[in-house]
Parts: sequence; C-alpha cells; structure tokens
Amino acid sequence: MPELPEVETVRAGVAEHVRGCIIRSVRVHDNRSLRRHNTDPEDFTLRLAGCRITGAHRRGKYMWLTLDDADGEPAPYALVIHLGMSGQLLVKTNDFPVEKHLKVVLELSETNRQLRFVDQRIFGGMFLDELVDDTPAGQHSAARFLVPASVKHIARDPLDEFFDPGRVRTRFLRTASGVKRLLLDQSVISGVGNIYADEALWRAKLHYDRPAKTLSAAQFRALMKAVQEVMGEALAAGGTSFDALYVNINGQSGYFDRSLNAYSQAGAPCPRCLAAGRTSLIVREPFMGRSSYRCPHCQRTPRGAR
DNA sequence: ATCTACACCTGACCGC
DNA sequence: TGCGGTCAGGTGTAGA
Repeated sequence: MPELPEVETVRAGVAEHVRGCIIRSVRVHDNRSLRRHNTDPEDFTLRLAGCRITGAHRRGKYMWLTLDDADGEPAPYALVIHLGMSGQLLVKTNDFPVEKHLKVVLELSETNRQLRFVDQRIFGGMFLDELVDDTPAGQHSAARFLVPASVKHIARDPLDEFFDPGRVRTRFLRTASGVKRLLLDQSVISGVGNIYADEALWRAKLHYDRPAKTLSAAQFRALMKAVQEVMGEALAAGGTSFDALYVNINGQSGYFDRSLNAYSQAGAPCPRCLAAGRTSLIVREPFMGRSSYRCPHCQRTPRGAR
C-alpha cells in the first residue's frame, strides 16, 4: 500500500519518537511477519532485545533501524521493515487497545510506549539483516553508506541525494519494456508504486506502455521531474490514503488523495483537458495484472504498444 | 540475462 | 443474509 512518501512519513515519525530508546523485549504474535526468521523467531527476539535504536533510514519503500547492541557498540545488523501493502508502524502506549492485526511488539525501556507492527495482509514484514557497504562511486566510505544486504539491489530513490537520473536513463535505453514497467522496477528507480507512477505519467503526458527507449531526452527529463514533484507534494501532504489502512505513526492518514489527477479517477474528467475547455474522461485499463489510469486524450496509445 | 506470471494474505464491496 | 467474484497502493522468485 504505502509508496515512498508514506514510508518517509513513517520513517520520520520513528526517528522523532523512538530514536534513542532501548528495546526491552520483543513479542511476536505472527511468525509470518518475520520473513526470513519465520522458522526461528527466537533468533529475532534474542538479537533485538537490549539494543538501542540509533537511527531510522530509508531507501525507496524499505526502511531500517540501526542499532547499538547491549554493550553500546554499533550492531553489524539492522532491523529492516517493509510495510508491503497493508503494514503500519505505530507508537502506542502500553495500555492502548491491541489492534486486530498486530503482528510484532517492541517494548521500549524507560517509557510506557511500544513500537507496534500491524499488518492485515502480511505482504509486509520485518527481519534482521547484515549491514553492507554501499558507498557511491567517487565518495568516501562512511557509516551513512551502510545498507542492509537485502536493500542493496534497490535503486536510489528520487528524494535521495545520490539519485542519478543518468543511470535511470541508461536503463530506459536498453530495454524494450514500456515506461510504467520501468517506473515500477525498484532496481531502476525506487519508491514509485502504482499510484505515483500513474500520476507522474499523467503529468508528463505519457502512455504507460510507451516504449521507454523511445522517450526523447526532454520527455525523460519531464518524466523524472514529474516523479519528483508528485512525490514531493505527496510527502508535504503526509502521503496518500484511501481508507483507514494507511496511517502515519500517530494513526493519522494523509491528504494527498484529494490531489490525484488520474489514479482512481476512472470516469472523472481529466483536469487538464477540462481547463482547456475539453471533456475527456479518465479510463481504467488492466496492466501488469493491476489497474492503470490515464487520460485518453493527453496520454495517447503509442504506435507499437498493445 | 531478461522478463513475465504468480504466490503470498485478508477484507471490503458489489451483484445476485 | 449469504455466496461468489473482483479489487486493493508490493515484492521475491520460479520458470519461460
């Protein structure tokens, strides 16, 4: 469910509310949420208990918490968290009623609060993972270039200071795939999901199946700009939410859904066409086993596409 | 090496 | 009221 702006909202909330806290104990209510530890939840629990949370980091839709071990030394591993489609990370007081889909609870020391992982569909999950070096070429190695091994294949996201549009362009040029497929490929550009892919394509006036390699340099720049703008605006609004499933760390949902131009707008007039005195209705079409939304007038079906 | 299809889950909603 | 079908914002991986 959450895309980059939602995950960043949650990451910032975690950094603000639980950084510095010591994890007193861990309770796992559903082993399936532990991903790779699901056959050995004790390993997860034992290694995490007693650690201090020293930071909250993110790349694309992956988030991880860095830790100091019980001796105060930086742990060589981090707690990786992915919210999947329905995951929530909440900070609650101990006495707050248990959520229906509560999966994992981290009890925080010297406070009456807990970090709770709630996940209805179990598409999300958390696990401990070794930190590895991921220093960008030309940079000096530093602690801030450590990432969990399982996150290393994820491309830098559009809000990352080392985001490199040139690398994205290279990938665009050497594939026969359509542009939306590339936007959703987290190893090409990360953080983009179905909502913001459709919104960025609408802004850039591109059809989802336009072969990526046929974009002009100007069209590619316009698309990258659209992706960065739509994510920046969504982040400023606290993310997108259609229902109660997505909430930030306090349990509040974002407002960006009021600003959607294409996504979920099937049957509604395209705002850009409307402003030009034309009526063109947004259509929903199946693509990659899910839905794509576009304006049939400003996002014309390309020749050579399906 | 690429790329596609599917599995992994639960729940809301709609038409009958 | 219940039943079956459809839909949902993601990702790892098996197999083509």
